[in-house]
Amino acid sequence: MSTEEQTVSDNQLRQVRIEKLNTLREAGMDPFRANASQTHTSKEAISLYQDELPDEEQKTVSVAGRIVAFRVMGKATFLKLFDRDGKIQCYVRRDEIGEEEYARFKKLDLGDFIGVTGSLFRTKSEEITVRATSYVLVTKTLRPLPEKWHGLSDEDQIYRQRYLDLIVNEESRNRFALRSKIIQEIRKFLWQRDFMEVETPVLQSIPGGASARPFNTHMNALSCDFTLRIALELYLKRLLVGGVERVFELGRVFRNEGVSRRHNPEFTMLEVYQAYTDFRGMMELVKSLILHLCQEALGTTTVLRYDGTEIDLANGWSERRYKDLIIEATECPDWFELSKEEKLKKTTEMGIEVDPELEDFEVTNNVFEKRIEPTLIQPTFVTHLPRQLIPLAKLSPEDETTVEVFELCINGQEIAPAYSEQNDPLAQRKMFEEQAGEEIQKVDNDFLDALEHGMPPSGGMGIGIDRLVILLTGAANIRETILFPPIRPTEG
RNA sequence: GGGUCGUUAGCUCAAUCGGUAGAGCAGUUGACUUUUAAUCAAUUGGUUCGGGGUUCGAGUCCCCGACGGCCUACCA
Repeated sequence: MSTEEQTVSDNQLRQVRIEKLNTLREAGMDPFRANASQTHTSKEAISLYQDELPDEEQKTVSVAGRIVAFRVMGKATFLKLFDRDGKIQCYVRRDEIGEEEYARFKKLDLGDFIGVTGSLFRTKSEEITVRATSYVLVTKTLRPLPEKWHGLSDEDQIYRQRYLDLIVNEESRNRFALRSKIIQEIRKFLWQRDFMEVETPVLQSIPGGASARPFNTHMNALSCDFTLRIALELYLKRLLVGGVERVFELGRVFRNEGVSRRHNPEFTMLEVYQAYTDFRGMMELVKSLILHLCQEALGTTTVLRYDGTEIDLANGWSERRYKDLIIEATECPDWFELSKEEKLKKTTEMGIEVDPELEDFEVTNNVFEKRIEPTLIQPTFVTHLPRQLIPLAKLSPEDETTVEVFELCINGQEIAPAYSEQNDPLAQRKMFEEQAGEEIQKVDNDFLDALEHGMPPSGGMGIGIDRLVILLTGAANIRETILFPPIRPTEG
């Protein structure tokens, strides 16, 4: 037992509870029982109450949970139990459970887990309550709960001790329940459309499908270095080659880059690939998917941003070309005829800082990321992006400087990119080699070999699940959607 | 990485110009058999994030460090 790091006061609170625990043991009781009876959850129990029946004929239930409120009023006590469905009030009277039991009962602490058996009734103030005929201590707690009214607000502690946040902050609890529901409904939606869910390697020797710095690790058995995957794309496309015509993976990817309100080094990605369709097919798919989530998980098609702005996910959709957006934002109709130097001059005039070493198309993309993306609050498909930005997509037949892709932007951030996937192995190889020339990046020859065996024409799409959850839950921050975000370890 | 703000009791927060570290909740003791942040009375609890400095005197001023928030940078 390590007590040395705790303060004196903390130890006192803890010591009192340890003494209570010892007293129970001496009386022959187990303060950490192996099981408890829970015939109904709080919500189920409350729904069983029947207004037309007198108290004597109401149902008997056994509920179990953590004590989150405890009001002793002499010979009777009201308490609130907290379980997975919510809270339920219980009423315990000395004359109903016995004098000796009641004396022990009064020594319970906030935070302890108990089971209560009794029948339902409605109190004077109309709250449906379990009138205890018996109770049992299930698990004794040694540490106090955070303050009952203000809860827990220290952000550091919320992340380090998320369990406390979940106990006392209902908003947080609901957000994670909704995240779970969203993921469940994504699977349902894709299963209904005959997609197969797969799992591909997290440990990869050549991280591909995106351009990001990877995390490095080492595999002893093969005695070689691996990286954690930065995208799912290249393995899922191998499956298209293998005849899996509809495939998706929902999994964690890792990028060894900055942390911000919108970025977390490990995040959850959905990638979907469908043969015999293109990016237009993906447009229909992603729109239907988001509407499905609205209906099945949210129960509404309008969501509120943390700042109160309304987003209309049913009727707000539009489609814009990348070039048109750039020309509008720069108020410069001949933007794409300008030299790089002229573009740099313009961006400086617009107050956008751009590294002059960047390529021409990157300067333009800075305008997109800094001046356009943040303004795309309502769902917008941005199409016809420059080919250099996306090496894994097919060229647009009508304008070969652009590719057949969209980036779906909602809430001022990119939610889902989708492509008509490049399946010309020679064009793909050329693109990779050009890239590898510029950056220190290895060409995934194994993937190119696969393409040479033939990949059917396909549409592919990716969704950053964490950002989708930010959108649908109105969270202010990506960390509000991640149960245990990375934090610096405390010393010792 | 840079800028900036912050760290006081288990939790939420005060503390005037540099002058005795406080409140509410939780805990402890007592009263109370329909309470709702129960109420009433009494009471315990502090390395003021750590280290150094200035000063008769530092939670408060200065320096260094740790941790965190926000902004920013990096990031297909």
